[in-house]
Amino acid sequence: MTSSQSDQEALFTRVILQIFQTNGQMIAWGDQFTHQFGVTSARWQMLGALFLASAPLTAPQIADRMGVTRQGAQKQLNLLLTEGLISKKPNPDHKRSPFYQLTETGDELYQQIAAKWQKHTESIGQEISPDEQELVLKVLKKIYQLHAPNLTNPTQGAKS
Amino acid sequence: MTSSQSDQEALFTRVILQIFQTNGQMIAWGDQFTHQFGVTSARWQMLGALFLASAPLTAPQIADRMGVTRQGAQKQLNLLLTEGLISKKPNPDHKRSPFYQLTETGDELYQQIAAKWQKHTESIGQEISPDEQELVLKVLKKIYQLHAPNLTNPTQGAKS
DNA sequence: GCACCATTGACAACTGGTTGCCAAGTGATA
DNA sequence: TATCACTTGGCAACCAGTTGTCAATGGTGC
Repeated sequence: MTSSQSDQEALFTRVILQIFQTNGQMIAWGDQFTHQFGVTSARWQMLGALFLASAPLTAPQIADRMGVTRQGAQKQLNLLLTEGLISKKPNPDHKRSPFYQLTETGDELYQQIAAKWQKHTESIGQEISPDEQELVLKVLKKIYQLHAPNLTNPTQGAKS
Repeated sequence: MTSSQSDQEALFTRVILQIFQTNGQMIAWGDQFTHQFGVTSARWQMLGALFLASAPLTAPQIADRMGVTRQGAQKQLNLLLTEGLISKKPNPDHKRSPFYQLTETGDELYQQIAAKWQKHTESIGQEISPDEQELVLKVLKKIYQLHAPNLTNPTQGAKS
């Protein structure tokens, strides 16, 4: 054990700080990327959630998919409504909680953005191999799970 | 080339979304982790920047190191001042821009947090290998660089 | 049918970040 | 020395998210 645990400490710390930095960079990049389409990163993600859904969704459902609170999702939904990119549709099962769906305008806009985004991802694919991407995905998921609030920390010895 | 580029697209998209998710998780975890010490994640990072600096720093210097704007850093610094965790020190070279340094209280607090953080990183080191961490670090840095605003996109042919 | 509890939307307050603007301090230069 | 550009702090406004509270809706059990 020549490599001490304090090396590990510095390494993992650097990984976390790099996640913060890259996250911030991607949000900034996304804001600029979507600016030409007249939306923000947050609205783009929201449109994506609706586009990819096979059926119209309620606000809490969208919030769940995006990993934000229902209030946070609602805020963006209300803004997208006023911008005419999405529309409400009555929910027969819940008078207070309508479905939301893309309007024709919203659908066209999202597809425009998606086309340009795909071009970008193709260029990234030439810089970072699928194997590397898969590994990053796996490790990030593990970090995520190791810090999930409802999970008993396995290192504290509470393995039942 | 059986694996088409649309596979790449989905893969990189998933990587980005996973960065967002893990980033959010780590901030939430950090807020809870630091709560017992009476600070937030943001203040903890700020204390760390001051602790690791060999000399006292001015607000813009701290902002640079943390990758935030000087106004953002200033906001936290002013709060840490009122909490007595840091103190101003006159800057002979700049009347308006004092140095900031940890108070004794701030230093003790940071070291307490650091000790507990190190325990945590050691436990993480048993779950994720150094090789994996190094690779994640490398790929995240690459993603960061590929989205740097001032950098000409290398995939557009500007490989010098 | 009514009481109770969970879900939902609206609203307010807060955190942590941003940008923009203004005034004061600093330094270079004509 | 006077001016001009840059840096810096302070303030306001904003974005995107959070929590908390309240009222209305929906479902369940008695």
